[in-house]
Amino acid sequence: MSIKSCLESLAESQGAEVKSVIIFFVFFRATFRFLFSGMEISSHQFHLLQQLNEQRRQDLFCDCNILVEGKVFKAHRNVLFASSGYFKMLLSQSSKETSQSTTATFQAFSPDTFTVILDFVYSGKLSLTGQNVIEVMSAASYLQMTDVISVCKTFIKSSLDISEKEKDRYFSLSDKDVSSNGVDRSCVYGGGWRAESSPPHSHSSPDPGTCMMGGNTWSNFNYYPASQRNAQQQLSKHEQRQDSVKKSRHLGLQQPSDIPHYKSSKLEDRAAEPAGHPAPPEEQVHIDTEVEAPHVGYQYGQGSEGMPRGLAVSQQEHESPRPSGKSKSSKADEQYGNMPSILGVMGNWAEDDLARMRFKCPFCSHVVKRKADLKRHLRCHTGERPYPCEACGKRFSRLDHLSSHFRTIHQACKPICRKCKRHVTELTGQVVQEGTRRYRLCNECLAEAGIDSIRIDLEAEAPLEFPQDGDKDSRWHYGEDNRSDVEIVEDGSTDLVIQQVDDSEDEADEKDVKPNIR
DNA sequence: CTGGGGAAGGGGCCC
DNA sequence: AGGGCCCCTTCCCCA
Repeated sequence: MSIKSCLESLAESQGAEVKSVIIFFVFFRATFRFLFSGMEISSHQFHLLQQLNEQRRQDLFCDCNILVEGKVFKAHRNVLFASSGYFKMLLSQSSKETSQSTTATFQAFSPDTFTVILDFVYSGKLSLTGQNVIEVMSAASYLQMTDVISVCKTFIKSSLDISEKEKDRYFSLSDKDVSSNGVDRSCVYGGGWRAESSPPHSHSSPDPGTCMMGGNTWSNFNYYPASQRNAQQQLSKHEQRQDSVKKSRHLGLQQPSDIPHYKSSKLEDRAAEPAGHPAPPEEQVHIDTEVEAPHVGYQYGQGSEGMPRGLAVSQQEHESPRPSGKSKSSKADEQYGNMPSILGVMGNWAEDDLARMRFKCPFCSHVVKRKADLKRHLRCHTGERPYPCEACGKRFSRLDHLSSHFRTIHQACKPICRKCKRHVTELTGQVVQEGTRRYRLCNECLAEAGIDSIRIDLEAEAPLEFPQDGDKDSRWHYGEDNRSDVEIVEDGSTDLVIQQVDDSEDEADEKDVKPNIR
């Protein structure tokens, strides 16, 4: 928040007496700038905000009480007005009605979250952690603080990026230096002060080249691991990838590490144009690298001390390539575990209003009834795909999509001949396996294709199986002892026709049985 | 160019 | 709250 915008907001929200002070200030500021030939004392803005923050701490001149889940926060209307579109709307109404102190009540977020928000308002520093980022973003969305939202989005994206990057590293490198690259994921995003005279970033008027602290820019932001790409690189890489993804769509060639970026454009697109709240370009968001003391609830696993959240998750996967339990789905849980309800309650809303309230997506205008649905919906923005198909490597955002994919592609559940589309039974048709793909062909089409000559005993070539409950992370076992609940219904050991191919050569496979496979 | 079909993906909702 | 099912839309490929 710049002094200029702050003063403008003050003038807007307060009466003539404040205006006179502002006029004096503006005059003083202009004179000062004149005397120093355009120079500006950059620390003044900082000191002014510091003073306001000090006043807040000492409960001096606080004229607004914010009640969050029973905890009372004191603040200055002027500051809130200037910082939040929500408070702007609220206070502009209440200020007309009364000059007494205003009280606002929230149940939309926790006191801890509001502390982060309020600290940002009064200091320009946003203390984000992997644990609080979603809730802070939701709160900022509710309070219409778009610059906070965009920083949160950046934080989440970088979180996912690091996670995926480290996953790549796991598959390609030894994990010996994973922890050495780690840095504390909790950090402070500063929307602070810069020496130049251009006004700092404001929620109502995003200003390119602002929101900076410590002189660190996004591009040289050393908060990332050295391998971390910046937002621009992601975008261009994503654009390059689009074609390859399209080409490989039916070939099962998508690589796990690619998938999150596949959807990232959606996030960027939407982030670039939230309705009524233009977000600043990500490359213009400058992030402070100073690291605060560890935040509550932000803990790293053993051996991953000081490691980013995503790294910590990856590290766990490293230690246990087939982790039991829910590590993959719990990754999403960790990401969204703190999802607040968006049931913002303001003042005297009626009970039936509350009943009609829904969970609103902070990225788009989509509203859902259930928190779980919002959690699921958010993955389409973040691009997170925690459910990999271990048969072909394709990743999915939802388990049911993965199941559907597996049944369709890797099991031959449909009793329909892939070639002639006729209904086939165990007697009239057979299952053909081609790489990791399975489908059915009727006996006639089999004869035409001439691939029934390659009969392989199922005892030697066990079918792909969907994992059982309780072992969700070790999906896709190739013929292990226990059959899963999802049986390949008609996979009699005598009627499975398998074309023996190397799974890694799906592309070549396409040519082999081209009439049936796209 | 167009229509059909397969696969993916998103939302609603039930269990 | 998560899993799973159903329905729908979109995208892509092919005839």
